[in-house]
Amino acid sequence: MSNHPGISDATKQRVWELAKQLNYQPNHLAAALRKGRSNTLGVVVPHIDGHFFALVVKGIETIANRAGFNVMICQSNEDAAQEKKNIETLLNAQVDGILVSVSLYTQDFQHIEEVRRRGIPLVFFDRIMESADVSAVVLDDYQGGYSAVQHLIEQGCRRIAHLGGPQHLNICKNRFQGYAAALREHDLPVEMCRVHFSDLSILDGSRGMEQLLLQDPSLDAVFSCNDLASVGAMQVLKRQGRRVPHDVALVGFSNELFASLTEPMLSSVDQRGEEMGRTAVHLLLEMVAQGPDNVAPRQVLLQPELLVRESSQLIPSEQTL
Amino acid sequence: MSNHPGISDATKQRVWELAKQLNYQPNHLAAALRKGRSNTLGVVVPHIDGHFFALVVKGIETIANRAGFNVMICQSNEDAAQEKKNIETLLNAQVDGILVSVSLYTQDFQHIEEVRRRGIPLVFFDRIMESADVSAVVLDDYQGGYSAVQHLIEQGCRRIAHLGGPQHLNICKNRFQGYAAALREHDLPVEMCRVHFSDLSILDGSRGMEQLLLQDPSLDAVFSCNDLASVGAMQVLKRQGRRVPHDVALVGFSNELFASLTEPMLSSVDQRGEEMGRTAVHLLLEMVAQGPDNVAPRQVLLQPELLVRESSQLIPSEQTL
DNA sequence: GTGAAAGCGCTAACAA
DNA sequence: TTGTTAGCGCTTTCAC
Repeated sequence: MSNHPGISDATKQRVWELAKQLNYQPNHLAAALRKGRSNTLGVVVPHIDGHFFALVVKGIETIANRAGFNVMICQSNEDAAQEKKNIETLLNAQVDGILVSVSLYTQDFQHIEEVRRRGIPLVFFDRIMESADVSAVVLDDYQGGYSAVQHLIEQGCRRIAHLGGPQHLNICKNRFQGYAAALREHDLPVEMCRVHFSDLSILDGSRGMEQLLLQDPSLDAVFSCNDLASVGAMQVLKRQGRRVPHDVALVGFSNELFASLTEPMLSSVDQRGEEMGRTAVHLLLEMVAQGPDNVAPRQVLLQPELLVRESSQLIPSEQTL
Repeated sequence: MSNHPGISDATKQRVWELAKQLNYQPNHLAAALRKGRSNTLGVVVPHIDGHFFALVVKGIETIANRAGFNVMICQSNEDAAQEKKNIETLLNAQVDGILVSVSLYTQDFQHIEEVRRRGIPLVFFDRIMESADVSAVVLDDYQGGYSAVQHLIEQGCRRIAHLGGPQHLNICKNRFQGYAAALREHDLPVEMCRVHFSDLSILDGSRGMEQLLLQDPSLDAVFSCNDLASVGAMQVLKRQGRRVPHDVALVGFSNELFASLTEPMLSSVDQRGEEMGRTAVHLLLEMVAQGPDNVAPRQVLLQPELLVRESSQLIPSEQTL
């Protein structure tokens, strides 16, 4: 028995000593079986390359370990079928709760329903299943898009294009809507010839940029739904001899590590990865402790941070002056 | 009982149906307890941002899952104390085997000894504890350093500097030795004024570059132990008005994602991350299956691949012609 | 304050 | 081929 009130200190001492002597190693598996909980949390992410999800995972691990929970991480590799398998794996491992960020292509949510049917606590983060009764931690992507575009307008840009992602994904949809709202707010038209949707790889970014330039050669800025596509766009702009930011200003999203390594350095919206991870675990642990049905589903909205770098700096900032 | 030879198909069928009807969910925890194995593998990596370790983890997950094993990933964040904690966590979770890549600062290996004392199969990858009797999968870092420098020599460089990492780490030591060997092989002197050791962050790279230029303003190439430091070096070179590669050629190590995003694009040595992960799991699973004492420790050496990009291309390659 | 016993859900061994 | 049983190592309960 480890540390129970109502046991004399003398006996405790004796037990401790004997344990050390026999080199006793507690079997947590047996404890887990008996108590009906494994003290393990499962995480499903689209991938862990890229700065953002790595940060989220770091935040998750920190808090979970501190609370005495282990973490099992699975990557869906942006594949819906793999994501389903991951969920099964985690259920098999008898995890006490699951954190999910869905893949680009997840449209069917049966595997998610299965989790809830079994009564396993579940919290979404970043890329969520949009439904009233789930717990989730997300960035205010709408606000992120809005402030990025507002910033571009303040820099004097007027014909602002958008490289967008799959619109069934909450994050891409909201960023696009933030973009549109900012334009409207400043009495600028939202022209669909200035919007291009893709899966946002580097290649998608360059192709998208080429197409946008064909459709409107006069555009003076691009707000991209992620940094990868921004880089592709930047390459095309340079190739065509357009200066960034003077001819075309550029703002990305995610604040990847390489954003400060491009030339010019890429402005981007930071997604608060570590904080998102920490918050999501807190929500989940609460559900684990209280039982999933005793906690009302909650949505937490994190505020993004626009990081202005060279790719969108047209007017010297006050700080620089 | 699930799928045992020596049971009539009819009974199997009946059992299956009843199981479905009662919505039976096997408890793998109980099975693990009974069988004395958890079907879980533990992994300790320094971090998972950065392309290399993300690839390794991906390789590990793929093979492990295919073999019916779960994977628990822990990050040491390059901290020896955290690494020790990670190992304890994994032992507590009753993992069947452990994969480790040690942190930059790990000098004391007691936690590793504890693992072996308990008879838990253990395989190192990339950054290893150098000792005859452990299993490990590593890159041929010596060869990587050698071919990078040979390539620079072939491009006409003669005063080649080195940005090196902590020499107690096998990878850094071997890359440096490969560098030195290539120079010697071509009758070029190994001058310590052209070598700078650090922890290889971007900042370390820039500071190191500044110092190297002070010590020998005539140097015409740099081989860096990683890509991060290369980028720092590149920034300094540009700031000082030296053209890359014409004045100073540059080769990094790791083939990070951003290597093809810098300007000029950074030549780098690829570390075969995914293959390393896959190989390491194979070794580990073998030990798990046979028992750790029934398998002789084995070291696997993977061959690196030099990727020549703009930062070191002085003579047009045949392909380009 | 302490010891004994039951049982978490499964598998392996053995009896029928 | 099938049914029964013991026990993995722990926690919880209850009697002492």
